[in-house]
Amino acid sequence: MPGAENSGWLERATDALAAAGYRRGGARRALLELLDAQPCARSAVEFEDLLRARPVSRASIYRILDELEQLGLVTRLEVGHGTVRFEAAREGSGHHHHLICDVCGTLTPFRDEALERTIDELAQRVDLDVSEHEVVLHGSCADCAR
Amino acid sequence: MPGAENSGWLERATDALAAAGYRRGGARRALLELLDAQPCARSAVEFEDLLRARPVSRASIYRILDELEQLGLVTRLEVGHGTVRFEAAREGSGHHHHLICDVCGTLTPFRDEALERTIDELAQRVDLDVSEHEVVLHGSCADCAR
DNA sequence: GTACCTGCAAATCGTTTGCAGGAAA
DNA sequence: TTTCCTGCAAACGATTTGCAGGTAC
Repeated sequence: MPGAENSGWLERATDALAAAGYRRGGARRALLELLDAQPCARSAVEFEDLLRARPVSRASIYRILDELEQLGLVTRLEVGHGTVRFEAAREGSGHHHHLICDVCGTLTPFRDEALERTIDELAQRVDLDVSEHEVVLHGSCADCAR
Repeated sequence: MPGAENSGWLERATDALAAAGYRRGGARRALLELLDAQPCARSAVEFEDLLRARPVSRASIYRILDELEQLGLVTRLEVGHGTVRFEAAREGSGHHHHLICDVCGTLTPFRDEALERTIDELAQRVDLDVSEHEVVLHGSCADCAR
């Protein structure tokens, strides 16, 4: 899923943070850029690892991810066993859901228009003011065929 | 969602455990019955609490839930922050998904035929041998209206 | 009697928090 | 200079594991 979906998330996030009164800091900027470059959700530990070039302490990673989540800029995905993953909350064509192989743990993003339509309709019928939704399909991937 | 969906989960689980060679133990039976009686997912701590009448150590609760998950008898739901919840994996009319209020944390089950149909179709198009799926709608409930 | 099932307590591990120095405004 | 941002290390809390005694078969 390359290309167009990178339509300005980094910029939107930067603006939103500025508007919310946050200052610019090296750690935050590094993490924002890394988030923007990811194709799918990653754990805090993975982020720390990917940030070797410009080390950022894990505490900061968690703090920053938390701020971003509060502002609706990142989505929290709890799927693995025990670890939480985060990803940039993109709109339109960047919006996706996940396939997870319960054998090897690989996480793969996918999009489906019919699914989105069904969920949007459902969201209106339901007794909750829906702000977000999440779909995960579990199973075994081609490599781990049963 | 009362009634018919309790169609034999307890029995099915008991049989599957026997077939898998597990012996009967007091802790396991107590937890199985409790699982069968729950309308929705609960955490290990909640189970421990609900089992006051016939105390079961938390370690056993985790171990038993793990066995049951391996056998596909319980479903793991990671939604709260940090805690995992489990529920009996029921079939047919017992199958459901969840609404979660991000303000108060209340978890509510719901069913939707159109959603199931859409997901079943989707599951066939996707590059994964799908065994299970999970949908969560986030938002704020009536009591916590924005 | 043997192998499994449990409880207890200790060990893990992801995540959070307190605090002090450094940087942005 | 004031307030926010970070890193470090300690604290937390959910889950897991080792071990010893009890129990199903």
